[in-house]
Amino acid sequence: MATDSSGTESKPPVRHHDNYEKRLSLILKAASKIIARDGFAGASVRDVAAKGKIGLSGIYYYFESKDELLYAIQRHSFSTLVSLLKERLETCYSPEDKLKAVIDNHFQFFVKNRDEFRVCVHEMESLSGKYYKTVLKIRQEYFQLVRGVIDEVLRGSKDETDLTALFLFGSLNWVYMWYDPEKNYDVDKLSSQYLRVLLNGINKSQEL
Amino acid sequence: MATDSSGTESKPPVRHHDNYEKRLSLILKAASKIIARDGFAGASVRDVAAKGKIGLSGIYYYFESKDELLYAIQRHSFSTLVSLLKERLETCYSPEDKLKAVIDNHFQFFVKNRDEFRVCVHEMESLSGKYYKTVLKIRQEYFQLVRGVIDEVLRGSKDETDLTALFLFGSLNWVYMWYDPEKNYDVDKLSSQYLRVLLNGINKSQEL
DNA sequence: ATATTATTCGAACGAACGTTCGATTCATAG
DNA sequence: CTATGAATCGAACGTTCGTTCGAATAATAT
Repeated sequence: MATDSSGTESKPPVRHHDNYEKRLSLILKAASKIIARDGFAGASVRDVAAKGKIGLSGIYYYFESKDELLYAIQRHSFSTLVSLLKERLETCYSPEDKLKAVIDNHFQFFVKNRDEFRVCVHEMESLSGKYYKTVLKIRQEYFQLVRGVIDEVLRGSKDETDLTALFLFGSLNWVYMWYDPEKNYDVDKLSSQYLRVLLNGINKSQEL
Repeated sequence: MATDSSGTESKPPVRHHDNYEKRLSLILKAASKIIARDGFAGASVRDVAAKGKIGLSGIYYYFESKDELLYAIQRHSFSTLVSLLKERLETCYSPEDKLKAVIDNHFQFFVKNRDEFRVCVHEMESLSGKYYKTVLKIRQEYFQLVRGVIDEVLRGSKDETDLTALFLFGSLNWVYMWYDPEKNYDVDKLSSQYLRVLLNGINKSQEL
């Protein structure tokens, strides 16, 4: 990750032009859109290039392969998700508040980054090798974070905490299959309702 | 779908050999395995053919295209899921019993048809046109069936019922991402626990 | 046994894919 | 202004893809 660490060979330092970063994130945005629409295997680098207003071979100046493109999207998105959650959790005290922060954070990230979210959830297993392992680590960090919060609320057995966490992730991640931005859901209301169901079950949902 | 209905041209009646059906379902089984592993876009007809112990072109004697292969898997699986649920619901009386039947049925179908389940959930949007519409109808029938049951339990607003149904589907469908057959979960226990969480929430899960 | 037709196969097609490469353009440093 | 290297491009490579087709095989009916 370091731009210039000593290897066996001294590499010439790379001085990027001013809009290198903008181009890069433009390509990432385009790739997210295309991959979200066609799936990773179904998406073509040519389509990504077209959407990103760059030539086909231009992509390979910024990324060494199609795989690295997916890797970059997932790594960046998951890292952001973890960072945002950590920040939020610091200002929470009760276990229930933390759980609400988890749900809020997840939903909000989804709403603000629909394509990236979809690519992260739907293409979890499209990577392999080094790329897969690196992303898996971040995903696991996120899972453990959420698992810890659930454990605080639940204080049950390990198995129960695990299962509850998996149920939670299921509901949260499934959202991209039915959420319609046209209908303009209130995200706060969405996560509040979900928190209530999770805490009190649907039998009590009439109250309040 | 009819083998011999009057069209503009009279078609010669097709008399299949004895193991036509067995071959067909063997190919479907093979296709489910390959598509579950590689995704629909990533799966090659050649791999399906190899897994199904048939030549590449042999596939096209049974199916007219790769799309129809996916269509056949989804149509058959969703139809089965709906039929099984309908059967079960007939022997249930209380709303809670019905809800348990829904969850049980879904989990059990998953455990007994892992590849097909995955293909149904993960490749929902890989079809288009006529194929997509037909499968969508069955899916919607299933959704309405489940929605009705939830409504009986919940007796809340339309929005609340819809959201709860979507949460439910999320958790249920996500299972293929974490279920490990080696660990030999007790499916009954799984669905019981899920029913309890759904009904009473995690705050009460200590009891019982 | 022979005719019929359901079934299988090998070989090939054009299209689309990911990736590479040398030339070219552009921005920046001196 | 000139030189340097970052950035872009067009064209092509070799592979793999879904699908087709005519010939070969296997099963059934007469």
